[in-house]
Amino acid sequence: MAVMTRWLDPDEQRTWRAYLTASRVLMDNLDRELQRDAGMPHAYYEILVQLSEAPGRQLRMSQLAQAAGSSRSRLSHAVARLEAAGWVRREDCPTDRRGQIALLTDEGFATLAAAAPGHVEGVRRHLFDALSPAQVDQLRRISETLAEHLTGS
Amino acid sequence: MAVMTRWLDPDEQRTWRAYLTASRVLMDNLDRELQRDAGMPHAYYEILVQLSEAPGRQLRMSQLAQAAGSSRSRLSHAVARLEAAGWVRREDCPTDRRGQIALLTDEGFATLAAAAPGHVEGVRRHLFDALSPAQVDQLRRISETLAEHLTGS
DNA sequence: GCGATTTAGTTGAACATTCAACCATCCGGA
DNA sequence: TCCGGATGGTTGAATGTTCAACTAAATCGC
Repeated sequence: MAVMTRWLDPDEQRTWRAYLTASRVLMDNLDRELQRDAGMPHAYYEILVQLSEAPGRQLRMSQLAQAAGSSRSRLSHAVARLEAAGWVRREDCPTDRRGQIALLTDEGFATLAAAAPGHVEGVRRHLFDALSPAQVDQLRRISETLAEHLTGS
Repeated sequence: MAVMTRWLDPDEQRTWRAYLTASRVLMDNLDRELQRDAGMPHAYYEILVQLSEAPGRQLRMSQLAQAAGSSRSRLSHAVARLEAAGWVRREDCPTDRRGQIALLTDEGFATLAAAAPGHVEGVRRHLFDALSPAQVDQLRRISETLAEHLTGS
């Protein structure tokens, strides 16, 4: 017997469309600003942030991929570029000869420190300034629920 | 005088991180499923959807770009591919000789009709199934507020 | 009418991402 | 100890996206 599609009801439709538009434009704006001000896309910024917060400003490639929400392949390519830019360096892992350690250089840290204020300002301006405190709270709960739902399954 | 950065407070930090994770994983999942089941990325699916809902299943390139939330350049490249796949056709605009009209072919419509149930099922499974009705309502309001804020400025 | 500006759309190059294939090393068990 | 699978990571090719430059046609101002 054919399984019937559970189509979206009008409310869900509206929600999904609005969500698509909002998230697309939000990320487009942040990406464009970051590219203009710091010379890197948001995904690369995320990599530098994760490294900067790790102990010793270094992480195994796999852990970094996990932390930055990137595939291993994508991270390999990205780190190759970041290394060429002088912002990241790679070292062999002493305990696992397959492993590579990515580590944030001083230059990379300085670049990140220079880019952060503008980026945070952008996040505030584009996102938080538009929402009430209650809405920020709702968005947090929704996002946490969703993140759990999506990564837990 | 130097302008102080308005850093994010801990609640905002948490919200922003959770949002980034949730929206990234959500879109990654939908994109992967659509690529696997329909042979196209989500952005291309959006283009076909917009065309399918337009009167006569056709739109001027600019209007289509606007509707699908795409840059004009991106749309040009995308439509070139969709045309090669036989899903879209281009025609000259009769009232403006600079203009081009993109129109959904029957084959394109059939492909979309075949892909839609699976995709909607994915949206439901990944997004709506995890949220309470109240949360769906909150997400709608937040997204609409945000979309207005971002496109209005 | 006519030059200046704006609008519509395309193009190619540089860059980013995905996918599958691949090599090397590690680990578990007979 | 050695075999088979799992893990860590990279690579190249195909595909998408961005950016700036470009052509052509419409529109504005006079």
